[in-house]
Amino acid sequence: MRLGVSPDTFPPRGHEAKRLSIVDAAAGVFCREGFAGANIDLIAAEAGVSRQTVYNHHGDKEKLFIAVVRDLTERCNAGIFATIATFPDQPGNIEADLIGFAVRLNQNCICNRDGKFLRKLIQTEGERYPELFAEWREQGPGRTWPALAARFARLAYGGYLVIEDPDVAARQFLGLVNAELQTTFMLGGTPSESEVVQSATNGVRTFLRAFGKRPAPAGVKKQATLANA
Amino acid sequence: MRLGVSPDTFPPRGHEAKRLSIVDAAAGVFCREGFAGANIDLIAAEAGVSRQTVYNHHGDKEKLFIAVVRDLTERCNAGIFATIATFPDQPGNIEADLIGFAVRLNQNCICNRDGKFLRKLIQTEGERYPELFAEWREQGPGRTWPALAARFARLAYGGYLVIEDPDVAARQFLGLVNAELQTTFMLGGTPSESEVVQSATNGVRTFLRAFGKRPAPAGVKKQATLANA
DNA sequence: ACAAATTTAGACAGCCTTGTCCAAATCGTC
DNA sequence: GACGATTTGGACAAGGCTGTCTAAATTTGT
Repeated sequence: MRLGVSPDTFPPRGHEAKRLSIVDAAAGVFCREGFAGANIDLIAAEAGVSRQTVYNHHGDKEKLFIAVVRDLTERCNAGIFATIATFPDQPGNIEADLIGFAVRLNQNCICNRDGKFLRKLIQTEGERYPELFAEWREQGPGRTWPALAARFARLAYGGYLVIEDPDVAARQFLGLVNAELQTTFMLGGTPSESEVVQSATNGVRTFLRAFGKRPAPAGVKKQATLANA
Repeated sequence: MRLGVSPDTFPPRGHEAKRLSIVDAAAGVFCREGFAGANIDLIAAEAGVSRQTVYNHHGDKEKLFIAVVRDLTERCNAGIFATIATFPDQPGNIEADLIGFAVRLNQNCICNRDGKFLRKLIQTEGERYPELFAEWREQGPGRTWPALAARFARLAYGGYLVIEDPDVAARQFLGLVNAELQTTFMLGGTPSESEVVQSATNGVRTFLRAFGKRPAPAGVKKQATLANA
């Protein structure tokens, strides 16, 4: 829709550019101050436009807020699907490949600007706009989680993992690779890259202890290969 | 301090009662509306007192907010420690016992009113009061996570689990048993009891696949006992 | 029942915010 | 260079909120 083809009856190119910069600035201010605390003058200033222009483009504060959430949802979803497309379907080294995937997911979708903002807006104002966030839920987790589960199912079918319920496994994968980042997320912080890698590494190792095929067929002491840390 | 002994020079009994009802009402309003959107008149109305009484007790809006967060932190911490005290140190049936513990933790500390409110306030306003929430971090996760890790270490020492790093295991335990509740939490909802049990059951099963001692000493097909769901 | 402390209701000033209006300035295009 | 659309800045009304003040009503302890 946004990336559609040449709407030739388009107003000046700067028009759309301003719309974008307003939505961007608004996202930041809504996140920092909350809906009630967000100040249109401040949004206009941060967007580098006049207050009147904000009203020209978006009508009122509530419509602007809705535009912000829709924009973020759209961008985040695109990012998540692009990242899921890099899922290792035929891993050479399943541990390393899953860790790489988890790190990409975190860095490109969860810890980046859009991801942080969308998450915070959902947490903060989710109850105020039930239908808007129901829409997010359908378009977001409702579509991305099954997509991820399908990838894990394929990995199981290929003999790389032993999984009964791919949906549960997918959710637990996310829970595990983010287990060490919860406190940072809570406070709105951005984990350092090494924290992300650390959490992903620990998470994937545990995930594979639960769902991975045992490397040694039989006889060998089972935990010995892992427990020598 | 609050639970100290007999402050005999205490004003009327209703004084402290009113203070409590104000803080309680304020917690609800701050959560629903955010700090900026919270209305002192509304808080007073919900607390069943006059606006002036709110100011008499707490000075101004910011002090009231701080009192709310401190109160919630204190109560939640108490609840978490009380629940950790029920950790199964010598489990008869480790799966059932850990599931029970996870359910208690969720119901008594995370899904209850105080837990929901504290979580939302931290997410919403954490960046606005760095020192206040740093305090929460020290008193909360900083104390409860190690306490939980110590219990898991004891379980490993007792031969019930195989764990290298108890801190990591504790965080992953929490991540796993809450894996299926994330979306609900995001939107501020309260999961039903069956959802909590379901998530805890799946989480504990996976946790034990990763860290549990294999039930059959040797020879038997390893996943067979678990994979027949 | 009395005295002290607390609570209440209402009014009030000061401030901030939203959303509108308008004339002048600017921009993009032909 | 000229024209039309867009943007700008400033003024403006209407409304909401915080925090203070006061005198009257109520509660509490003795």
